Amino acid sequence: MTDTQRTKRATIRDVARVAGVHPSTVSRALGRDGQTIALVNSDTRARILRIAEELNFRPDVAARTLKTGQSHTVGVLLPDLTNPLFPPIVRGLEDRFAEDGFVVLLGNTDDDALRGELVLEGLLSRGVDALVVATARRSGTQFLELSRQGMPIVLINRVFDDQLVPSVATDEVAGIRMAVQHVHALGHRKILHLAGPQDLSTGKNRYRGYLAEMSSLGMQVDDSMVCFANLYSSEEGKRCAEELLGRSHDRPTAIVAANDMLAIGCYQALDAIGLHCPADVAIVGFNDAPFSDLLSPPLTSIRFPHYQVGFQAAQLVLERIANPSAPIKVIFLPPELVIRGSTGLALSS
Amino acid sequence: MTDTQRTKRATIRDVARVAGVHPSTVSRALGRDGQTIALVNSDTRARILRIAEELNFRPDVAARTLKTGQSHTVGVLLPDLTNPLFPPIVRGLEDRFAEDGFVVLLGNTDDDALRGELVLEGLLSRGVDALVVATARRSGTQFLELSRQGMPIVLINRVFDDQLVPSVATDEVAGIRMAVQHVHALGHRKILHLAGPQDLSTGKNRYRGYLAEMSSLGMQVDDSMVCFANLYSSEEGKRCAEELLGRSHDRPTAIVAANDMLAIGCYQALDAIGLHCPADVAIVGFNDAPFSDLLSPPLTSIRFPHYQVGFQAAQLVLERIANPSAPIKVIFLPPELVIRGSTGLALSS
DNA sequence: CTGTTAGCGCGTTCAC
DNA sequence: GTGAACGCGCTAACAG
Repeated sequence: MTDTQRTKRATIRDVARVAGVHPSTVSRALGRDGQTIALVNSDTRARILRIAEELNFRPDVAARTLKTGQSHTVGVLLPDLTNPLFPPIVRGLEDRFAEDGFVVLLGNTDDDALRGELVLEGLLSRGVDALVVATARRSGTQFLELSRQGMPIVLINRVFDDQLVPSVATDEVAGIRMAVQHVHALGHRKILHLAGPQDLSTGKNRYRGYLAEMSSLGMQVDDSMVCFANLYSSEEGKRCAEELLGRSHDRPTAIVAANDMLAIGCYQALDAIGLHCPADVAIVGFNDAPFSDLLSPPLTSIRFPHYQVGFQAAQLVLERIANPSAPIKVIFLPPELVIRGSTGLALSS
Repeated sequence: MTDTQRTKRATIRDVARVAGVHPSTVSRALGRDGQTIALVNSDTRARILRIAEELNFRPDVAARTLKTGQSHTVGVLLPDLTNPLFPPIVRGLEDRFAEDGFVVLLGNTDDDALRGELVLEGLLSRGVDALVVATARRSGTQFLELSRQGMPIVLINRVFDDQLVPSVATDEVAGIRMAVQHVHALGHRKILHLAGPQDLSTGKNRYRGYLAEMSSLGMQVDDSMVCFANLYSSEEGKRCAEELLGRSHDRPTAIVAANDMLAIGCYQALDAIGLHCPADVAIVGFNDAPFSDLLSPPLTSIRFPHYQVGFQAAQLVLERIANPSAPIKVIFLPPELVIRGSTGLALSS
């Protein structure tokens, strides 16, 4: 008994004793408010609520979970919270979930299979009521299995090839098309693409979007007009931009990068050979990172409603918890073109 | 009974039945591994572990929590996950906690009293074993009360004035002193401070650090050498920098800003009047935001080990859970000076 | 070393 | 409308 006495919170029984009623009456009085009109006399109900308040009573979620099988907790799997993409998404998730009294359990997987497995175990044994999955590289078979067993799962920014799963994603293709369209409207005709890693879905989608929009605009694309970065880094961006700029004799007038970091690499490459943006080459980034408007020139970029992605994903989760057999929804959120100095000039030619 | 059947996980009793032993034996076999040498026969233990594995058994944390009073869950209160300061801290917390099988429950308060209260309630009713508090503006009396009731609490980047509480903070004063010392060593003698909001502890501490280091270096400071921003924004930075640059007839050679955003404002102010950094004025930022090395010139700044702050805070929490009466620790983590182009030149004079 | 018993706090029967 | 009893899954106490 040397155990340190933790805060003794009032239990449902303490309330019952003070109110002079049976514990189960208290339980009913506190049960989901708008439920049925009167499971309990409204006078005694009022008294119970008052006493509960006075005693600072809080239902024990663990006990409730054990009894009902609902933890009011949702697991969120993501590669790395430190990736600036995720904090707004998580905020959106939390805000929506909070409205319904749900809470988020975060798991960082680092895109590591072993760690992912461990984290998933941890979430599962905590009895999460649903899963939000934003990890990119995993095969997903385990999630399909869980889903089949009745666990509501919502995907973020990914889809399974072989099965329809509820998901919320940004419309990357639409985004890159807006970018290409934008510079095209400014008069640019030699529009190159600094593509991202093709083993990432983002890199692949944005590349496809570039091809699609160029084709829609009736413009030819050949291999010399695209360079593939192996990473989303400014160094890789610089390397690729230098390659693009050095390849052909007629210089590009615009480069659409698959990512803001790559766009920064373009800035550096232009700098290195004495060219200027936007006077010589217009640059468009992708993601609208927080620093995009701080660059010189400020970077035109494609902004995604990340907070909304989280919010909508939470919405989907709640819907599926409420009605597991509801039709599966796949939501694509449209991006927004943010025009800044890096595409500041209309071409005179 | 139309209720959707959730994944029926194997219970400790299922394992017991298959293994032909009593449930409590299974419980013991699965109990903290390195505990005592042999609470259970190692053969049967091995068999139980094997069967548990086969049955895909996961302990039900809710049940364990109900029984033991320990949820293996820690609540983390912060103003806004979207503030880039926090993701690395949260990562640090999660990584350390994960080592001991603890999990983090996040609560965003938005520095709003009401919301903070609600979030705290939510965490408490989920039976968090401890609290990590990184909210800035709240009075803290409720936390002191909780602490008095035996709830382990660790503060991040703040201290209570009136009572000693375990905490982990960055040494802001040391940081700003390094900044001042750095430009002083480069030969600068007219060193100004673009201070942050003085109603924030960060702004106050950094201002104090500036004064302290200037004094240590034997340099006079008068009011014209400091301008106080009302916000940490580049606009405010620009406004203050313009004021500083316009005030006296002998121009400053260096400005130490209380924050990277303010430093960016300095860039813009210099730009506007045709001066150059670092040739005309050296600039030092504070925080080493992710974009600092992307600016032109790249910004010299003070980097804080945010991840370590989280990691150490988790460490402190675990220590206090293990031994609540252990002496209170207050940890200050030292910053690091990151030298870049914005202070690239030694002064010739 | 292992089986037995009891109960953590709550919600849900089923009687009255 | 309310009281009584039971059990969710697990672990701590006590036997044997």
